Amino acid sequence: MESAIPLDTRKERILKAVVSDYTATGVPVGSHALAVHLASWSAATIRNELATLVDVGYLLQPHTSAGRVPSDLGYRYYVDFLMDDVALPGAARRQLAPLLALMPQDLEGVLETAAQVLAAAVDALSIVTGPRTGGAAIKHLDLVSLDPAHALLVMVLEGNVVRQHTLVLSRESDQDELSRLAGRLNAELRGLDATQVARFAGDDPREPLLAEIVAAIAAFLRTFSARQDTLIVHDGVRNLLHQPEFEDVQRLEQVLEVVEEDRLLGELLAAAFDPARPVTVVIGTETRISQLRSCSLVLTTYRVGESRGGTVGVLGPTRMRYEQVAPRVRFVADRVGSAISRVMS
Amino acid sequence: MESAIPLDTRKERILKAVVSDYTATGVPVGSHALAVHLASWSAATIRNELATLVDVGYLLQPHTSAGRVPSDLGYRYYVDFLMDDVALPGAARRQLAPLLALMPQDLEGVLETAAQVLAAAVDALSIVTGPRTGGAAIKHLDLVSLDPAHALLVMVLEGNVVRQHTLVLSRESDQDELSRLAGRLNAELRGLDATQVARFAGDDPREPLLAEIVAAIAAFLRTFSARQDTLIVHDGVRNLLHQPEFEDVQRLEQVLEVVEEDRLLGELLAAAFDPARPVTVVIGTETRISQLRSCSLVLTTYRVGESRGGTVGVLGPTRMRYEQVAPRVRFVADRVGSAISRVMS
DNA sequence: ATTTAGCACTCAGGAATAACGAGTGCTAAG
DNA sequence: CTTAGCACTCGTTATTCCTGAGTGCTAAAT
Repeated sequence: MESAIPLDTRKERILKAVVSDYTATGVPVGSHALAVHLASWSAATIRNELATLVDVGYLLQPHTSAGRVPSDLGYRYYVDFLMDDVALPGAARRQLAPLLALMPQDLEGVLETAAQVLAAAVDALSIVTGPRTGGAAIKHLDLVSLDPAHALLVMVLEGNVVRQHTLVLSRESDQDELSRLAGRLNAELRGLDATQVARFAGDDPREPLLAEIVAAIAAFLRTFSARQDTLIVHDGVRNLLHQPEFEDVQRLEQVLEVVEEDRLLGELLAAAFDPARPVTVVIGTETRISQLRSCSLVLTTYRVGESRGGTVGVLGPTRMRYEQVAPRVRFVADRVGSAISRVMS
Repeated sequence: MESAIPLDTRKERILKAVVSDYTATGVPVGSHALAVHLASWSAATIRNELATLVDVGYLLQPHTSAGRVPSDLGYRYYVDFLMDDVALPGAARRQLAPLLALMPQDLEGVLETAAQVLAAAVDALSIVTGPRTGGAAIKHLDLVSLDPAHALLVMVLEGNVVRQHTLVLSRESDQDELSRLAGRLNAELRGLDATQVARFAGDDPREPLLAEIVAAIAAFLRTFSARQDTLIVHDGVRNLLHQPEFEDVQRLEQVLEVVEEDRLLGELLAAAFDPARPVTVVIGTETRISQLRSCSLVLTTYRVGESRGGTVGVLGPTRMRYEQVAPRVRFVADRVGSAISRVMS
């Protein structure tokens, strides 16, 4: 991408017109259509330019007597140098904002709502990941007696995620004792994460019940934070179905192989994301995943307070309205960031 | 389904053979193939029987010179009277059990794992819902201070379902005060449901904060108990793609319109499920949803302890191996039930 | 009375062919 | 260097024809 072959102004205008026409219609665009569109040069002149654009690899010709189509490299040039980054138009903002305003109060809910709204807004598949946590910390906990031998451990974690876990008690206990223990644990464990809780464990051998509960909390936090990092939701598979590039079902199946496998998807996002740019665009084969060779990703991250949160992105065919998708992804990411900040505060 | 037209043994054997052949191959089955398969009657005899089976509506003929295909009614007859309910074969059990053995320790994780495993096992789309919460009576509650103006209300409901809700406080407060209020509310509200909590509200005008919280609890309980099972996960969209009935992308798009809309999906499951049977099979138009007219559902519920939990189901084309899908759905449902019992107790 | 062989008929699907037209590359004139 | 003109290419679509699996019906066999 660094070694992009530079183009003169006319070639740039033509390339831009090809991209814009093709993303709009999905049909290879010919010299005549461009001549009308640009209204500056004749079809013949444009044909000459098109030929050289094919030579340098920015355009492709599906077959000898067809129009031209941008190559991955062509899209790359467009995204890097030609695309006007327009701000999100007011109309779109007015459409999105209310949907994102009434976010649920829990993490999963925020991610799912965001994914839904974004998928609908860009008519493609959306992907939203949870904030990368540096280990889930305990914010508050409570113990509820179920019967003398069992207690329910309720934990409020960083992010206002509430989780419960049933404890089998090694000796009988009642609500009064549990409440007392809960009070003590609240004082001791507040703000600690899995490893810190584990270190704290087994301090006081005279209180085996307490040690037992602490151990359970530590174990729970460990598995929880492992899962939290992989929290990843997607939505809008149906939107891909009416794109002509997925008329062939095989293509879509390959894409879903990646998307429905959360692990793969997570690796992809991690590998693809370039923190240097506000919005990262990964085009076609740049994904380095053969199943996605005809897809592009538009990615960004949201921030939770000071620190980096998770990823918000869109996956669609390479023939995508990048200049429209990018600001929408940014907008949703911002709202996700502030919604999660609110939830996690 | 009650008014099913009864068939003599020969017609039954033929219908069964048609279903079995067709579900296996996906190709309309002709009299000759059946003659070889059954080896009891000639093709001509079978042709006569096929004609009457078409007349009574159990079979369809795609066009005059094609073989026969089961109609929704035909599948219904097959499922109700002809299907051998084989237990899950040992091989399949050995394949599924280990995947379901190492379940995550949280509710969402269990549902997602189950959906993944089931989708792969039946090569179709799987749907799993969270446990339906019975009475929405309060068992225990807690208040966590987020900042002076906001508090997190954590409620343990009947059935040990834990829910949280963020409160905006009309005046500033801190954790000490909130803990005191929580203690008081615990004593007062234990065992009360939405209407009882509402009746209790506004008792003490000298404690506006308390009244406010009680009102919030009442409101929450109301919407909570009204709300259907909100937690719905599905997996295996990719499995539908290689079914020939979804070669036409339009079909799939219609199905996903329903499946990706959790609300619709929840209503569908609620409406379709017949608690009288261990496994409910809903075939084609029986779903009463036009988008699913060429799909079938195989549903069952799992139990959490004593009470009914949520639904586990499979959605696939009507041409489905019902006799294989049903035991797999049951098996997964059982494991989900015990996994959730372990998580929630 | 039921079952079966035989046979003419139907009709979707595939292969072969033809016409179409959008778009090209090249050439020669402006 | 640009542009009009023109012969040519080749994918797409429509048309036709053929094939064969499968049928319904009839008449003979059981």
